[in-house]
Amino acid sequence: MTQIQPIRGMNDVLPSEVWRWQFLEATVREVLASYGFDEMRVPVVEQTDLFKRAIGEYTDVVEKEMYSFVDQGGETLTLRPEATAGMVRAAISNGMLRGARHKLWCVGPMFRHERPQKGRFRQFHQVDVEAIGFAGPDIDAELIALTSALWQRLGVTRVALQVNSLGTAESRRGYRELLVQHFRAHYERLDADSRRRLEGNPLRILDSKNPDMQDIVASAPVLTDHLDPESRSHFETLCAMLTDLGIPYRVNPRLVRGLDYYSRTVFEWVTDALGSQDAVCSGGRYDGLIPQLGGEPTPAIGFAMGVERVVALIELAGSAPPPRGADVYLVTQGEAPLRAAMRLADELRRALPGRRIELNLGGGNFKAQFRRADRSGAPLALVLGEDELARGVVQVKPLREGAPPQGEAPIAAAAAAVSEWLARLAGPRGEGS
RNA sequence: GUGGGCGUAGCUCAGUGGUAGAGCCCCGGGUUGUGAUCCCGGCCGUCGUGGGUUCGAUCCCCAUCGUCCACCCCA
Repeated sequence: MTQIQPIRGMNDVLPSEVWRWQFLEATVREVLASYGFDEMRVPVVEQTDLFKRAIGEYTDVVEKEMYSFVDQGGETLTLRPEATAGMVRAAISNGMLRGARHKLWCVGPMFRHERPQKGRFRQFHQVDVEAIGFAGPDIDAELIALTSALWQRLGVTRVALQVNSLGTAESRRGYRELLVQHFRAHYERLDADSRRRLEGNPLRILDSKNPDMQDIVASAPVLTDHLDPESRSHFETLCAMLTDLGIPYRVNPRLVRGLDYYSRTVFEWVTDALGSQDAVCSGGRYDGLIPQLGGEPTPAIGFAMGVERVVALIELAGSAPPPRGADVYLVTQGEAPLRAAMRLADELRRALPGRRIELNLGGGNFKAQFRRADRSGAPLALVLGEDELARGVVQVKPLREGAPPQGEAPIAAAAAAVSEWLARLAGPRGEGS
């Protein structure tokens, strides 16, 4: 029988690493709540047209990276490649606009059919945050402040903030023409990628990593010099607020996002610790998107954070509190003691909420059971054999170094005894609860 | 989609043109009932898959799949 293969680029998160995810999720939940954001849950599948209209027909994501299929009813559906489109669709579908303001977030899997590499997967996870109904720039600043607070709480340090303004759709159109003129003048020196982009998305040429292109790129007109006056003052206010908040940033005039819906403020947190996939969290304002999806015109801004990438940074920093092992491990021998230990374990779990009580299952001699007890991380083992059962007691054996010698407690008073022992063992090191 | 590296035990990896090893893990013993150290023993392999060269291939060649990294793009 040949084994079933996992899907390329779709990873299992094993117990040995899932605790870092839990640390991230718990921290995110707490920080977002402290800024007044509410969680919302939306489907992982939407009509394909939603993404085409939101992200843009001619983006890489839509052109070649979507997991699309026709369902049994004949509808063309797509596994979401990003979250904003679905969140906005949900706001519209549920009549949440009407001039109201919403601060929303969600977390979950996204899907893009790309070639996997370091920090890039076909199923990956994002924390997605959206502020709908705010024209900014105050909300822009608060959103960025929120991300900055997140890094602090997560213990992530190797990240740097870049900001830029794309202006309005109209002002960008004018700039785009200037840019095309500039690159056409140097057409023979453009590389193949850049020539292709000249038609589709000339702004992306500014992002080129090709060293031969750097002087052409450097001499190109700069987006921030061609902003409309309103976008300019919006951006200046944002920058001033970031300075007020003490958040270091760099204006990167070449920061262009890959999705069509952005306008004005865009930002990106990048890291030098993750190889070539350096974007850890990025987003921007999308004032034009909602009417495009059939909602009434409503300004909005959002960002997405790559969970796998941030988890990698958390691992590097060693900032997640390691998982706690067992508190108590019950060792038994013989059927009657096992059955008594089962009842005792249940009683301990009831009496000591939050404690991790493990009963040795699957037999094994004492040596094996103590080995398992040791590896469970428990500071305390309880031993219940024929002997003890007959006398109505359990042996209480501390397992960690420097511990007091083994003792004994009546089964009937085991919960109180365990509680006391655990407190005593934790005491000198100031641990426990 | 393009390019390069790598596929040998559950894990980390040695190795040779004559069909394979170590450490860890797991199990048992040394202590008829006391772990983490130590000692002894045991379990574990279609050498990724298919084809070719050869008397003989895990090793050489081709293809294929998987994986990693990079390009592209992005979180």
